[in-house]
Amino acid sequence: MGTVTETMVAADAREETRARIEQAALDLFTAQGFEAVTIDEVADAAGISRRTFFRHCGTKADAVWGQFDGHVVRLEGMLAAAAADQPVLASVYAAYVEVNDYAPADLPMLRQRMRLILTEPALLAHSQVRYADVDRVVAAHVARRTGVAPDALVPRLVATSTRAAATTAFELWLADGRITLGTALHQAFDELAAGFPSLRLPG
Amino acid sequence: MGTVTETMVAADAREETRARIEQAALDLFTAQGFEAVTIDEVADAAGISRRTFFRHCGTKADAVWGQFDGHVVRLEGMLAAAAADQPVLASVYAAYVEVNDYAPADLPMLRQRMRLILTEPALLAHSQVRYADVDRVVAAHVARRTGVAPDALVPRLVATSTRAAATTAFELWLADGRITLGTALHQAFDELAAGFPSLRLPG
DNA sequence: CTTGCCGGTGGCACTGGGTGTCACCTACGG
DNA sequence: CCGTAGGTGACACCCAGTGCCACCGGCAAG
Repeated sequence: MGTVTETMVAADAREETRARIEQAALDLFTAQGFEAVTIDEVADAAGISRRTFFRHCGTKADAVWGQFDGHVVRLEGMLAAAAADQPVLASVYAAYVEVNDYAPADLPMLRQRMRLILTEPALLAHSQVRYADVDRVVAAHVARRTGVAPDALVPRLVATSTRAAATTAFELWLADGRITLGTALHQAFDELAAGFPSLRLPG
Repeated sequence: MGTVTETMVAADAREETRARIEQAALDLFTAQGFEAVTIDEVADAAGISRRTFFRHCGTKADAVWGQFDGHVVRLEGMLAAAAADQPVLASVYAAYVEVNDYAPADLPMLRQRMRLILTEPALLAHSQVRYADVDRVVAAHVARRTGVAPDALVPRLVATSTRAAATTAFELWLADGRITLGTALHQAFDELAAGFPSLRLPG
């Protein structure tokens, strides 16, 4: 089915196949749960063989994460291009906002992805591996700006805690439904950068 | 071999077997890498069957994590017992320090465990699942203190970023060798609580 | 038109983690 | 002496992931 006859370079066809696999996987995982769906079922739904699934996605989890590598690369580019006189935390915040500035049409699929990632234990576990790449990029940026080693305390801490802020913003956005992703990121980074001012209010 | 003939309640014997399995696993993983060692090899080294390994440890990763559940429970207890007039961040910091106050004799094994957890991708991934429990406990504490819902922004953010600070401290302690775990935790929490003051210095 | 290369594909066998089931054995109370 | 309960080992099974090979399509060179 779906013999894509349009003029299409190999890379495009490959991308299209991968997108079809990912969509089939997302739908099945959302409907039945990540663990309950086998690769054979995803492959069947996508109209390909089990072996081809692995060639395109590499891992069951990768079918959900999709092109996350691209996000990391873009994040790296934004940090490298940040104005030199901008405060470090502000540049990290701006990069996170920009890399997560999705078109409205992409939001439903993003919700689907993130709900799975934050809900399914196996995917949550896999996230740590992906986030490690993000942390390396951010830590390198902070290290460059502050003139210390990338594996020193402050670069590492800034990287992990800003990423914590970003994922917390995602959780909030996912759970609430009314709040914007940008708003959630703004609130989270404000709290973090100011040392949690709301904890100092009379509680 | 090793017929443990001493008077020993069932629970104690079970604990002793589990400790033997964990030690064998840690040694093999350290020597050859986590992925390169099969469960059969661990089971052989521990003098038990493959099936028994799973009955005691549940998962390959659990053999490395050991009794982490106990840490979470103790952390929860410390947070519940924290003085009511203590600032929230201070109580979280104190709980993290206390729960990680290991006896000097336990430090080598802790190093072995943490090096594996922070180095091996599969174990790093698994850590996210364990940390989720920690985050729930800390977020509940913050929520109780501030009078907001546990899934609101500030409790979640405090939980994830303090945990980020703790793991960063662990990384520092592991990499340096001279710095104390307590010192690393102190530095990380200081930076976090003050909103990263060292970033405001002329860089 | 034929030949040879090449990328995507499917099939197959294999490894390895994890689970369910059953039989056995051993310790313990009646 | 018997019955039970918990730990154990052996076996069969499922599923993710990998390596290998054979096939088929297009495409360029001869």
